[in-house]
Amino acid sequence: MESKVRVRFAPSPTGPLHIGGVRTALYNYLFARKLGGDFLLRIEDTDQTRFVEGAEQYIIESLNWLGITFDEGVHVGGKHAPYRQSERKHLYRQYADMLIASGDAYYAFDSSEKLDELRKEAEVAKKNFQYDSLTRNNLVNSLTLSADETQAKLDAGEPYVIRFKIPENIDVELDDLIRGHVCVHSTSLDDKVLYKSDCMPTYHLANVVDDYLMEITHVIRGEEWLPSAPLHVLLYEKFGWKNQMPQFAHLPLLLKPDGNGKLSKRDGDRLGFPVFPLQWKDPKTNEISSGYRESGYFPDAVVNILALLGWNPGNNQELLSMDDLINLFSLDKISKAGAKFDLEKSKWFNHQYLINRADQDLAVQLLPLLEAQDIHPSIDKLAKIIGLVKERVQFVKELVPQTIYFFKAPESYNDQVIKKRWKEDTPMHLTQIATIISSVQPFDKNSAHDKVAEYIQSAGLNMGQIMNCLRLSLVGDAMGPDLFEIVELLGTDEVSSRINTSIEKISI
RNA sequence: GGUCGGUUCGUCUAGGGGUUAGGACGCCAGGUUUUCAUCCUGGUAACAGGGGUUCGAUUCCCCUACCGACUACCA
Repeated sequence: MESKVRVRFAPSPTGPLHIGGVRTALYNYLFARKLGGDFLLRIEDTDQTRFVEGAEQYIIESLNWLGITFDEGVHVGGKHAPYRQSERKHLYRQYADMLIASGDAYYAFDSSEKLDELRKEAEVAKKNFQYDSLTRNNLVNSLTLSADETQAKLDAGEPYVIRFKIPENIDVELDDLIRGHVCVHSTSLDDKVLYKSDCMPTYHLANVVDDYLMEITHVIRGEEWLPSAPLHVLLYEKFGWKNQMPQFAHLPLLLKPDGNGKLSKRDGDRLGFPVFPLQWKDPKTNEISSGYRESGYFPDAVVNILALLGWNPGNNQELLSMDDLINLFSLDKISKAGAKFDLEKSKWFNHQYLINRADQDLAVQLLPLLEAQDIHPSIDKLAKIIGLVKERVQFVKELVPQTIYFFKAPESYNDQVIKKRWKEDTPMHLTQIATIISSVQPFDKNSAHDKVAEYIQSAGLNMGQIMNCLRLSLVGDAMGPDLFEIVELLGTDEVSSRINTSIEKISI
């Protein structure tokens, strides 16, 4: 029987998760849900020097906001707990020792300073220093030292690392679910550190060990890991886990929209759009980076946008709910080339999600923004107004200027419109129209419209001319929904009052 | 520099030995609307270059160019 699919998202808590990481999490999630598998959240905090306070919580909150849920993980527990690598520290040493015992790893005593020096020298000579089969024989390690010498150093408490001994002269092959067959010759690989002098594993050891112990079947991660994938394949082999080795899928990168390189956390707000799901305040510098949530994006819109950056459903459908995505997801529809984020299109997506949201929901979100301006409408009335105007905005916050004139008379009038439409006899006609509107009892927007139109015609006026002036009086600008909808919501008294005010204030 | 990966409209992408190379966003034009927005119609715009293979290449192969990732006791 084919074993159950198990995938993981394994971020480092070194800061806020950026949208590239979010997309990796999303693809893992979709893959797991599609195949009825398990999805795990594992925190890879083996580098104590890069630990950032609050980052783990941020990651969990972000994914939670987006509706990406886990079956096991640091925040929900599970049969493979703990899910934080720092809490699994005691597990890793025995695996490093296994490799030493089999001759596939060795102790290395060279100081970081010494290695840096060698790297610099190589750089000057326009070469690349690598700790590998060529250089390890000239360095201080258990391969060049006698067993007694090595033991003496160990006993004396000298700092050391454990390095993987890359086999010489072989082809390392892997079949990536996205890239296809990839082959690397082992001489281009270096003897990576597996176990650090601070008694913590490096990514390579911890990742492979944990994926094995947690019975991970598919490793879906960013393309930046492709170069170290051969090392991981070798590790599975040397541990004797070849048959349990997960399948790899290396995702294309998310690129900076303005040119070169992969999108990074450092890009912050430089590009005019958030790179983080949630706003992030750096605990050290107090610097604030904007987030999609705070910028007014809907979580399902963000999921939709990200899902389509590097994947397509196989048809022309672009508006996809999480359920749609789960249904349609498959790894073979993932593209190989990196994708640039498109700000304009992401706004369009948000607009689509906004107009499909219920007016009541939008009213609840808009209410606090209006209350901040001392406007306190009922949710029902607000919802009705939103129904009239929502298709003209992309974000909830943009609804403020689109709805505020229903509650507050304009304080200024658009000069351009005045110049274009306001004539000497306009005040007289508007006064007449105010009277006509008031005379419609009980008020009915259709008959009000008919009567006003009748007046305009009989006075020999141009419809657009005078209606725009009326709009200017009521709204302050040449925008907004049907004028008689506005009149109905304002009430005839308010309409008369606004007309009078505009006549007083506008002079030509 | 080395290793690996990539390259279809400005952007996200579909396609794949014979297509008018399709869609979406954006942009432009027209229509609708008393205005703005929406909406509708139309338009703009792409197979990186050179060699093969083939009757035929954007599609397969090779080379070049360009882009990117990696090259830490970071992940």
